[in-house]
Amino acid sequence: MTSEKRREEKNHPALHPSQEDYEALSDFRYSIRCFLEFSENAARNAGLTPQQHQALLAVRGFPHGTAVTIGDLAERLRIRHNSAVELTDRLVEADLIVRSPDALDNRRVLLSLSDTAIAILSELSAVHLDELSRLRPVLKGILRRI
Amino acid sequence: MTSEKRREEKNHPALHPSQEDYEALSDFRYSIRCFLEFSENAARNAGLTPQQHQALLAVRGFPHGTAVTIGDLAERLRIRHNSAVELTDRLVEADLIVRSPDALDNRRVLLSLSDTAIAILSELSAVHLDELSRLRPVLKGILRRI
DNA sequence: CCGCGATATACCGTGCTACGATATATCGAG
DNA sequence: CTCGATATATCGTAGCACGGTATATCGCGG
Repeated sequence: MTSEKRREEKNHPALHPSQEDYEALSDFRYSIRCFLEFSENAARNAGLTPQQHQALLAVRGFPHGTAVTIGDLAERLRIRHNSAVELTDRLVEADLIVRSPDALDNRRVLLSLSDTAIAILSELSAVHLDELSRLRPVLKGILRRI
Repeated sequence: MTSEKRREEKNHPALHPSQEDYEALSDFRYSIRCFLEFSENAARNAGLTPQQHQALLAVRGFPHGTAVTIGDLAERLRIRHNSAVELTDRLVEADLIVRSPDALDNRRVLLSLSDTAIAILSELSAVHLDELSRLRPVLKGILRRI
């Protein structure tokens, strides 16, 4: 029985976590860190900074046909608008992303991937899918303990 | 059928990811970011920097009775040894962690939580367990798509 | 029991990047 | 057409991890 279940059954919403709780939380973060570390290495091997990779994925991962603005990118990456602007600057500089003004709203700028970005992201995402199918059972096991 | 399964069945280890793959990968990272953002806010509300919180959890999350060294902390947080030293410096400065030399190996320094750290981490971890029981179904849904 | 490579921690200068504060442009309501 | 809201942009700052390097200690082989 997980201690989360114990708390639930005993109606103790937030008593002192048990040693197993701490270990589960710690293991959860450890798994995430390992995944992120893998991802950063993969990105750098592909010639991208980790942030650039995440931005490309965020743009590519929008529902098909949806226009992506700087604000959308910021929300998706959970960073401030100005940080997204700077990230976009670097992406344009690296010929990975194209800025195009939105004809319908001149305040906005629409982002789209360059051909090289599409190619790089394809390779990179394939590797990530492989890694995640390896990580998935681990993560599920940890989630059961929380 | 997930496209991972398709690849598996068709014996295509790493063809071009589909739109659903990109969306799943993007959603996965988004979930992680939201969790980390929640965690950072919770830590700051408790008067800790996010790194301090993670360090405390890493120490507390070691199997019970295990002595934790700077090197252990570094491995668990996936940072370099020297970064772990600096983090420990800040933790000692904030009276959250106690350094004690290892009598059996004078090269090593053993880390243990201060009483205030134990109290803060308890509160913080309870909140995290709550948040994770909310996040768990979301994460499981995303993992199914990968 | 001595020298040497390995291990563990510590120190210091650097750089990346997200941030806050602020500015500018554009939109839409009334 | 004015004003508040929204979207993007600019600039200076700071945190934190890092690489490089130094120092101390351990344990093994001779």
